[in-house]
Amino acid sequence: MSLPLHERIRREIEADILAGTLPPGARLPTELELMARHGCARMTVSKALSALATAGLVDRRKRAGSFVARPKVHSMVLDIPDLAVEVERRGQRYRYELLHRTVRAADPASPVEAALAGTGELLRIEGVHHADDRPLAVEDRLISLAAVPEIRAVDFGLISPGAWLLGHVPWTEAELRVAAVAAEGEAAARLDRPAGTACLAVERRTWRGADGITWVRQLLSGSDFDLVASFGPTRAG
Amino acid sequence: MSLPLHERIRREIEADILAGTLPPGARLPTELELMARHGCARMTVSKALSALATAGLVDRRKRAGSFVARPKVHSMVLDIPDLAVEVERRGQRYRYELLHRTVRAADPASPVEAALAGTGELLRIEGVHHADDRPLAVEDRLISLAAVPEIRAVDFGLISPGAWLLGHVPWTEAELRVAAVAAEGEAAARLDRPAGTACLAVERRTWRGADGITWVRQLLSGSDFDLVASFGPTRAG
DNA sequence: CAGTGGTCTAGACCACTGA
DNA sequence: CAGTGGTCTAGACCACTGA
Repeated sequence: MSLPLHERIRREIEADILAGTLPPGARLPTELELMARHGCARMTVSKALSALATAGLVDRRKRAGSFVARPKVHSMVLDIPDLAVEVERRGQRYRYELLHRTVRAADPASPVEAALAGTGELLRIEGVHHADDRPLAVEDRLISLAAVPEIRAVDFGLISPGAWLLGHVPWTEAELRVAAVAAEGEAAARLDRPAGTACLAVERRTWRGADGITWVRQLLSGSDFDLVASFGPTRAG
Repeated sequence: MSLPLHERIRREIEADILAGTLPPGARLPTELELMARHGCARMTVSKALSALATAGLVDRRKRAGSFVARPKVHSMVLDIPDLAVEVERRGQRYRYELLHRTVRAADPASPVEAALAGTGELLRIEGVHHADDRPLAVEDRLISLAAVPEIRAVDFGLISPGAWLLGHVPWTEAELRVAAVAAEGEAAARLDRPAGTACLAVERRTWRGADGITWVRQLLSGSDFDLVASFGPTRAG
């Protein structure tokens, strides 16, 4: 244990948040309680909590206390639109059409599935995003049921899997892969576009700590869509 | 002045870095000097410097001092490949072909140009990126000469504008826009692809503080390319 | 080996805000 | 109005490392 004390305290709390022991909205111990627990000065616990606040994992409010932040850890860094929000911002009506929904074990021969869920169970969801009943994107998604067990009960006739996950599961790491492809066959038909139409293929993986949450591949119809990302240094304070 | 003292100190140093008064590699005042200058305790200046280090603007080394970081502010957040690096990683030979190079005043009627350079001068550079003499991407770039005057003297037969900027100019904010388009006409011909080929159109703007540095639009040939971005929370310490 | 940053203490006063 | 976090002080000891 050559790690500084403030860093050990920070990691202990972070681990509880990522494990879900401290769920979004939960109140953390006060600085006074953490001082007593670790037998240290207030500046030391303050440094640990401030680092968590800077990283976006914790909200600190005077008189009220420190709380686990609601899932929006990523919002300062990445602004890939939730399709529903984006469609409604254009004044169109959004609808998610569920095509298939299956639960099965992860295939150990598939690198994607093994990395996501090991040998655990997967929820696979296929669907189409519509704007004013015009198809905008086809989506193929895998979700690790070990990481998100409560998703079994969700009705995806009412909300898309992406929107549900965004509101319920905090993520800490993500990888995004974007390419241009020509829509072919079934995908082109589902998008109601001629074969050969230039589409954006977006592949995204999301983790909470070391645990995979979801893998998703979307094919976005033609040049209907821009993906926009903004980047800047993290501001302290 | 209701800002905390540590935050005022942080901003003062950040402003000097962004203005270029403190160029990359320059040594900052020591904590002792900053204490004397601001008449405060060491913890206060330490907080300001630590925040700058966490944001990636400053490197701190024991015994040596604190230094303005070399331009790599963004590397933790965004990994959009420098095309030259990416091509060489595949074991191919990279070449940048300069097509046009002109200097002119920014057009106030163009929102892009006005936002980049106000009424100042622009360097416009058009070129093609090649891998093993096969065209990979066409690029159209604008650079604000007020922000980067030393670029007038650079020979882009030897290095691409993007690689030069990456090595010489630190940026703090960036916006990236990605869409799928079908290559047509001149662009398709320069990429040596049939019209209608699905391509990635990448548009990117970069700032240093409030000053625009560059705007660039690249058309990446077919599915030769993935763009990959990784995201995670900033770690303190 | 001396100067620098890294960490930590044991206090203090204050600003804010929800019970 | 009392509890919480925000800031700041004036020290201390230590680890590291380049002159």
